[in-house]
Amino acid sequence: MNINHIELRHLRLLQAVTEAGGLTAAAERLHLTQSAVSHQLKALEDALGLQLIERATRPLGLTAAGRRLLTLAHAALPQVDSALRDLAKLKDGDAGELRIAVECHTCYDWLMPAMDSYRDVWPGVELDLLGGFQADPVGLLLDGRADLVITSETVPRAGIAYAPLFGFEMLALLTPDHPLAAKKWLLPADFAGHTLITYPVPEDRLDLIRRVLAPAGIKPARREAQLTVAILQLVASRRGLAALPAWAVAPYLERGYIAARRIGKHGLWAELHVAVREADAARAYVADFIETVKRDSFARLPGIRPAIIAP
Amino acid sequence: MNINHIELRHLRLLQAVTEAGGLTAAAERLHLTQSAVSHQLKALEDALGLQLIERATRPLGLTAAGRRLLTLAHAALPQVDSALRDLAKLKDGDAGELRIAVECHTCYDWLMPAMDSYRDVWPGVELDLLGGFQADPVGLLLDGRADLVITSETVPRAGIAYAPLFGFEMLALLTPDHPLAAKKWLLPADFAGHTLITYPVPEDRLDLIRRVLAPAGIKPARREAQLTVAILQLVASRRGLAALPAWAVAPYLERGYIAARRIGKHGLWAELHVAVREADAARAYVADFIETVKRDSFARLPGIRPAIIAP
DNA sequence: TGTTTATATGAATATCAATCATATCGAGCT
DNA sequence: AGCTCGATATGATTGATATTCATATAAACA
Repeated sequence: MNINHIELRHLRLLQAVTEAGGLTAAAERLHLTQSAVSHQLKALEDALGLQLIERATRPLGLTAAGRRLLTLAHAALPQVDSALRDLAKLKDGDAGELRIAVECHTCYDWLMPAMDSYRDVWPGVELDLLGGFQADPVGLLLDGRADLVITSETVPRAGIAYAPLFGFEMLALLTPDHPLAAKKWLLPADFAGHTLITYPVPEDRLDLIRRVLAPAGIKPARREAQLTVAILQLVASRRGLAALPAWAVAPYLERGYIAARRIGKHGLWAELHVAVREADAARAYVADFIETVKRDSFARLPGIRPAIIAP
Repeated sequence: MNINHIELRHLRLLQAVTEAGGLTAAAERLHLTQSAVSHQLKALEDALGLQLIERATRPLGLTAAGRRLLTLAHAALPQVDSALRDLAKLKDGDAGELRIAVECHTCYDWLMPAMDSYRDVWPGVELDLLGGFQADPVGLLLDGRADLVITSETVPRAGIAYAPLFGFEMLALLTPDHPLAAKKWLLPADFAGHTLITYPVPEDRLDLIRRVLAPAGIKPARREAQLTVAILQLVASRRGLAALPAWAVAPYLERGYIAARRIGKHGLWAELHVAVREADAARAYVADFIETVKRDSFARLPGIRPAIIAP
């Protein structure tokens, strides 16, 4: 490869590697194998005749050359994205309506800021957030009461297209002085005899119960709370255990009056997807909403990873 | 091809086509066949779902989409070229980056002029001064946030190389009519009962305290000031004593409203060293920076001597 | 010192870009 | 109209190279 054959792909690669903090993590983000990333990075370094990243240090650092190229990436890639958005607007028009239904309570945390940055770019699109609990949110798409649903399910349905957002870890919450806090991770049996504090949704919508406790035959008592802070409050005052997404609890962990533990050795991971009508999937303002949410989430939320399950 | 697979190649193509005024001419410029240009343009248009050039007209014109993409090309390609030029310089070794962290406040006095003369010789090297107090400046080297540190310590660390700059004398400052001014040199006990005016750094970074007062069990009250002139001001108005490098006070001694005395019979001597990553030590522009600073200092600073302690 | 996790690498494969050969198109001409 | 010429388009093939797979190697952890 020649120095003049630098491509946007290489800039995207370098950006992903530095943002993800490693080749393997970057590979996931780019939907490539680790090998591809390694090869491509090496090809780039060979072409330039310069090292771009310090292999020895951890967390992996950039060389002067790497920093220069990253500066270019930061300058050029947003320009490209902006141009592509303009082209998309030329193609499909720049106005529309997005009525959004959200299945998970904690999603509002990141959805609101994502919507804000989306509004900056697509001022002509009317955003509406549907409130209240929905038994069958994807059904709302089919009978035209919503245009976009954020859900953890991906059951195939005629006329519905799914796009993956990200995977996240559910953490068990307890007080720092709780007997279970001594363990590095919790097992299903650990939940027996404790009250489980949850949002007011049916059991089959709670990953902890559906995927961990129910299979182990454990049915803890439940207590419901509407708001995230209320759940945290109840846990802190020792009324029981809870399980929330890692990103939602991160800000509270620092204070130290609450602690989080993995659920199972490798953690309990869940995923979020976007569902839209197939007819809408190709619309520029819809596709870009999904992109915006994804980009925003990866930049903002700690401890998330690309979704694994194919949509 | 997907819309996200836009590459610089496509921007270069569009630019060539518009500048050359046709596909055939553009092909020549790009050292491609006319067929390749046609294929690539079509692939690009298909990916975007938009026409980019008006085929019918002659001389061939751009569509709105084409103009938007050409705008992007005009913005992005020069940035890329500029980055590539910088990288080429980095490669040849006549360019680089020196992010400099300085441990001692007074060092700025001589560092600035030294940097000025260095810049004349190495215009391709980007000089950056890291601001703020650093708890572990040499650590900045290891995690890649600095490239060169000016420090008084030389604790050996893996991957770090030290080079001596010079030794200098710390002088105690007082008013000419101060009772202690009668002495030729001051002893630790002389500081008892006086306020010590210092830069805002921890005690163990102050040679006077660490090497003279603390061993003698003397803990004077401290008062902090940010700037050298502020310290002198406070001394002159009899708020306490201070200790500064000889070179830093020399210009003020002449005025006569402040006096300086040795600390101990033979004076309190300290040394300054440069720390760099071993990997960087051999680079010409790094080695020459150290040489320049040294030469400049010996030429400019009164009362300094070569460093004695082996690095 | 084993065990896990991250990165590197050679060979095989898959993907995509460039070429060759040829078709199509449009403008100017008689 | 029919013809010609220069430019662009297109299908099939070749060539290049990005990606993967299967490992090896290296670093971190306990």
